[in-house]
Amino acid sequence: MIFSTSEENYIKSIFHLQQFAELVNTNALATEMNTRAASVTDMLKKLKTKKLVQYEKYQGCKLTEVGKKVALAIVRKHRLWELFLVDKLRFDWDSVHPIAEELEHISSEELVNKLSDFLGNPSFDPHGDPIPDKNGKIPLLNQQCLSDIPIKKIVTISSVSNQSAQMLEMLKHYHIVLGTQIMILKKFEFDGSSEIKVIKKNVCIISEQVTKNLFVHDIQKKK
Amino acid sequence: MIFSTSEENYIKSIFHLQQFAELVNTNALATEMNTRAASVTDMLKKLKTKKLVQYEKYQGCKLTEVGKKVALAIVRKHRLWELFLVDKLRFDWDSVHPIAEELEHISSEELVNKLSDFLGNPSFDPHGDPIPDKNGKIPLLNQQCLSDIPIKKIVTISSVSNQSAQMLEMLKHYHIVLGTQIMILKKFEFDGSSEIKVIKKNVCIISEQVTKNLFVHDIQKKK
DNA sequence: AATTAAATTTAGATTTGTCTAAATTTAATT
DNA sequence: AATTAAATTTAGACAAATCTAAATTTAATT
Repeated sequence: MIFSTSEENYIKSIFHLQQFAELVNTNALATEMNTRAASVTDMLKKLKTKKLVQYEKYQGCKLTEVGKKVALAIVRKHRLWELFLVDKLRFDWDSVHPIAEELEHISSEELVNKLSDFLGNPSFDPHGDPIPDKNGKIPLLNQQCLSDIPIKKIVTISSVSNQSAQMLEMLKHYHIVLGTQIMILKKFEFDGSSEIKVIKKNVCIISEQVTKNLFVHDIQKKK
Repeated sequence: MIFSTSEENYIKSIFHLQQFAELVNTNALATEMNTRAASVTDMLKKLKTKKLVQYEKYQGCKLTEVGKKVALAIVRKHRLWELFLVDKLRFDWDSVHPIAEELEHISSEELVNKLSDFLGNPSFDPHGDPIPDKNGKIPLLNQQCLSDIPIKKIVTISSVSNQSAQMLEMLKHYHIVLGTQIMILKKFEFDGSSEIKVIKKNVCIISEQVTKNLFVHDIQKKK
């Protein structure tokens, strides 16, 4: 079955929002997709007839099993393309998202699989996010939120949950990329901010908002 | 300026048909694009207001200078992606066209240029067609049509003008790919067909139609 | 030159995805 | 429980790209 770019974007957004709530409500989707609630309602009706979402008037929606498969296929494509752009074409990791948003809608399944082979069937993208395999299986990585890590412990950055351009730009400024090793020197009760040592490099102060969006794991990460 | 996929496809088709005639008429475009004459008329009006084509009612159309630049940019993308698919992802050269048709509409200019760098800024695609550079300049190759080549002369296949799936499949069957060296053993007056020796391999008979669509150059081709 | 045929355009309809504004339903608060 | 507020849906409109069928223009032929 083939889907329009628009349908795919809705599915992807619902998949994303389902991480935070069992049911995704119309307004949240409208905000996420930068559109109006009325448009969302229209699309949800359509996705329902295609059996991609469960949806009852006024009750919000969630993906069906089929919908989830479709979402995972799109996520897979997105992340593989991001990795390709960074590793092969030498893009900066903070600039590949919008291009991958286009590439992820190229339909050929053979293309995705050959791309994956070409990249060595990787498990994580340049932001540290896991890449679902052919069957939609997501590799696991035992990671913790930086805000839950005690001071003086060396950890490795493994993913960034808020991937806004602003956030990525800021991390870049502090020389914090995937795989970077850091240590919390001090936590300030006052505003939740933390003093961070970027191993072998600089020291910086980052806000609580940032620590909540950075995920880390113990020392060496294996891909 | 940004164009829709549909607009880009029209521009590309007009560019293609302009090789054969000064003015491209509506029906020819409709056939090429697999659509109806009425739809073509609608689009031509639109492309005219965008100054991409010159068009007068009932008189056919041709690309403006700007239109040509746009067309060359699309051709560049298409051919770079084809080369990527064949050289890097290991697709067969006769199966990449439909995928490149999708990839050519990805907009990022930076992407195209980095892709070109990654591929070593090549001048020819897997079908032997020249790849326009950043500025739309097309590399030349002094090639001749196979039907104009005398017998007993060894030449190298450099491009295929009719790239229908059927044609490509047939060439593949005879082990004729880009760079293949061949020699005409005999030409039959009766039907224009030719007996061909594929150097170091098989002998085969190909029709006049095929010889008219194969282009060759002397012995060794340099890329 | 008149007639016929072919090519092209117009007019009006359709589909997809979107929108605004009004109506309806659900949730929150007095 | 009644009222207000927030969320959601409906109704109707719009733009892009397409289509069919009818009208028009150009080209070809008698």
